[in-house]
Amino acid sequence: MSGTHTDVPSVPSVLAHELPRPVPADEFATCPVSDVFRRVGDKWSMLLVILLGGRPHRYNELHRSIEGISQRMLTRTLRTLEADGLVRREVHPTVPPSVEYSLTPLGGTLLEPLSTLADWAVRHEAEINEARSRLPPI
Amino acid sequence: MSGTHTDVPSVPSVLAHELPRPVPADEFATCPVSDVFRRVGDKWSMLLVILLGGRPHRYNELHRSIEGISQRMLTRTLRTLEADGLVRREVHPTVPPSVEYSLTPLGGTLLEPLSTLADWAVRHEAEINEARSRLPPI
DNA sequence: CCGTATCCCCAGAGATACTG
DNA sequence: CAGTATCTCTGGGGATACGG
Repeated sequence: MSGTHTDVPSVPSVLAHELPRPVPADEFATCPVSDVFRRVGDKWSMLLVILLGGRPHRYNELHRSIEGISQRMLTRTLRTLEADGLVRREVHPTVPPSVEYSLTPLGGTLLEPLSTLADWAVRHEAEINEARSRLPPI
Repeated sequence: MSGTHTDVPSVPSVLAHELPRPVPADEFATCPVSDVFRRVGDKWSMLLVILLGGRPHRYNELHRSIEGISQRMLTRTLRTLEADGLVRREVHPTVPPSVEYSLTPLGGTLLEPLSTLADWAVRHEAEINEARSRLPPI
């Protein structure tokens, strides 16, 4: 394996496990886990992955599908996903030009862990909202 | 069910599914899924959940365990997690005072989807780095 | 149709100092 | 020990206009 990373063991082991040393901020910054976590948290990336998981889309199709995204952020996010090998960009030299975006096989494998997390969110939405209503706002 | 949310269907259905209408930005903002996704992406929350998933910790213990976190962000993050019902804060009125933080049962259920995602990150780290090295930097 | 190029704003996050 | 209180800065992200 290459770099060190913050240990996120599978559930049984996480309960029996203790991190031995302080988690260094620098390692965490380049840790593949926190790297992916940050991407999951950014505003548009996972929404695009989900949309493209349904079927390939053209640029303006994505722009219309996601209300509120700017062209700047749509392009930037797609390029980042492409650079990470999650999204494929195909230019068809027609007139007018058409560009199709789709998930790569790697991108496709992300759908499953993503829906696991999304399932959790939906299943526990009520509990979270209840907790929020109990404690006074921060 | 309460609010609408961006559909993140389980894997088989995501491939057969198409979002019918533009995803409204406002709905997405209050969507439980994107809500959790944002928390996953924030800098310290999930690291704290993972640490507390191992065992309960006291405040300064967490502060020492996570190199680079400021007192301000440690407190703020813990309070947010507490407000969401993921973390429990117990004050023991000793001298000097001691405060223990632990995962709630709800917080514990988050460990599994979290490690699913972390597993994905570790497993595909090499592919991502390879993709990044192929494409010229953005 | 598919983007770049600029400018601008503000919330997330760090540094530092102080307190019950 | 376990926090507040300020100040500050950075970069994520929006608006707008223009270009191949």
